Amino acid sequence: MQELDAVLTSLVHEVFGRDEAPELARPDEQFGDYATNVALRLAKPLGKNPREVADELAAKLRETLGAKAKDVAVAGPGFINVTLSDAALAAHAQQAPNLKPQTYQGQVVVAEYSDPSAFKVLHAGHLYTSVVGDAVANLVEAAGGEVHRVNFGGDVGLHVGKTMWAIMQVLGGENPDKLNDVPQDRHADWMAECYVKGEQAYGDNETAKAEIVEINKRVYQVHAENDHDSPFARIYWTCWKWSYDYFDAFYARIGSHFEKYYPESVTIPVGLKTVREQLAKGVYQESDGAIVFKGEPFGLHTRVFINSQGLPTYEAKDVGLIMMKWDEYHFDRSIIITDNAQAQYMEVVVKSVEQFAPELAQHTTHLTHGRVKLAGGVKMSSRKGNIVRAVDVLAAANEANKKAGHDDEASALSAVKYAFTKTRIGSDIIYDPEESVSLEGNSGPYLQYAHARARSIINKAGHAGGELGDLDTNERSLARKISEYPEVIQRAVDELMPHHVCTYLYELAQTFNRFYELAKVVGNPREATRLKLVELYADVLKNGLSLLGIAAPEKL
RNA sequence: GCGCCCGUAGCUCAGCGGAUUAGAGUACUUGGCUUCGAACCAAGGGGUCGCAAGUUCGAAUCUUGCCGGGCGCACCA
Repeated sequence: MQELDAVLTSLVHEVFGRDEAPELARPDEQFGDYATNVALRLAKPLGKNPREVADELAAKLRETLGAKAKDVAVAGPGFINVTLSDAALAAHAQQAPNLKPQTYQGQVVVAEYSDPSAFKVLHAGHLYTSVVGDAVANLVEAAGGEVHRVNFGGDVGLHVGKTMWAIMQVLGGENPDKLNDVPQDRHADWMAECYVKGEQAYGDNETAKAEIVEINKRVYQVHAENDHDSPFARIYWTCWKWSYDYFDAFYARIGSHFEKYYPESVTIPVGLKTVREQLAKGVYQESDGAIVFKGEPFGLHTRVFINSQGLPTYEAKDVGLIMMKWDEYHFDRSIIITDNAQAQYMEVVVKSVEQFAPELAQHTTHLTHGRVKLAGGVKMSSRKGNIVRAVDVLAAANEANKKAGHDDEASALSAVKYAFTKTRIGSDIIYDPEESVSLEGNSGPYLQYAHARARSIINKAGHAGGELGDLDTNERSLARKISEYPEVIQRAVDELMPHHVCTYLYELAQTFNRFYELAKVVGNPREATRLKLVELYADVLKNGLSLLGIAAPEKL
């Protein structure tokens, strides 16, 4: 709570002459609404007994807060527990659903995530990173940021060479017209199968490998020469289009919206130019015919940015991307979300950029997450490349949902989104389809149900709730929990960690259920107050879920 | 070998700029619907917070060292 925070800060300054930022915590309900341990922190530098410090501060706090506090108590080794008056708590709760952090107010933020490779299949990780990325972007947006959601991806590179090689095997050479034989609804799968063939050939067959390397170079040439007419280029661009159509369809399906794609082919010229310029200035260096950045002086490792054939690696493409994002948005913050396998790689890239454009590097945040594993394992098909595809995860969710008697993709998708966002970003997650669609326990569908149930009470009442005033014990518990919402969002924004929202929403629902269990709303002598609480509760649920990209229908 | 991340209840996870009694979900046991949507609620069992030291009045949380797992370390993305 901002007000309490400010009061405490100034009291600490006034009474003890120290500029200590007091931390306000939400303690166990029995201890009060807020707790702070400043006294314990202050005791040592002041050379005083923590209880004494706490007593002194508590007395001042009591005096300052006046009627706003019902109780200011010192407990344990020197905690100060504050219990707000009902009126103060009520006021706080009433503005909770719409109170938003201002952290990114007036700032331009570029959020880059998902990053699929053209000519390849979307796997489970793309689904995960898209869901998490959306949630992070939503948080920043809620905190006032002007968010631009962008998507990077490899439409050139060895993987394209592999797919193109296999495509031409299947077409019997450079026969773009034969692509017409591939049915529209098979485009994506057909290319995925080609990639697997190319990948296998690259590993097993020296001749094929040499051909793929050659094809890879030709793809770069197609871009360099802006070739759209040669048979080879026509195959490439047709399949390129198929890939991006496939991505668009997928994002539409999961409700992700990107402002733009940055295919690597467009970042390459900028990347090459930048790296070469900075090679001249000594940021990058030549080594064995390649152009590298030596990370060792910074405690990092060396990476190749332009290989000895003169082709840009992922590193140079990423440098180009960073420069382009800066040119186009002049961002205050650039957030890049990827698998954590890229953590150290990205450190090197950003460190290299920091050498010639420190402000870009300083305004870049790399958020990394783990991998998705399916609970109980999945049957993998080598024909499909030994990976769990994004559609496989959605299919598993849909299947589990059907088994539970709910046959609609929207609810299955909500289940997946919640399951993906409810754990802290960083570690691998284990996705259990059945648990995710379950209406019991900490799941997306459960919260949707909780919301619908609250709306149903509101509908039954047929009128709006009144203003909150005095509160009985259960009402107070619910109001207290509702009042936490802005603090939770603030924390989620500060840490860029959407799981805090999930944890909170579930706790809130539990608090509500206790409230709901103990006394009726409609027809209760305290109906006006209770109904208002139901409204606030439903609004918080709806707003919180929307941050996670999950809809809150009125009815299920 | 070096570097990064991770190890909390049977399982899945919160808690981690130290602090009031380590929490949820799930699974298991029990009780509660003629009552606003019981998809819920109440109660119970279940934890050497990987191990060991250190810092501290106080450590799941900070430091160091082990052990275990994941990932990364030059021309892939």
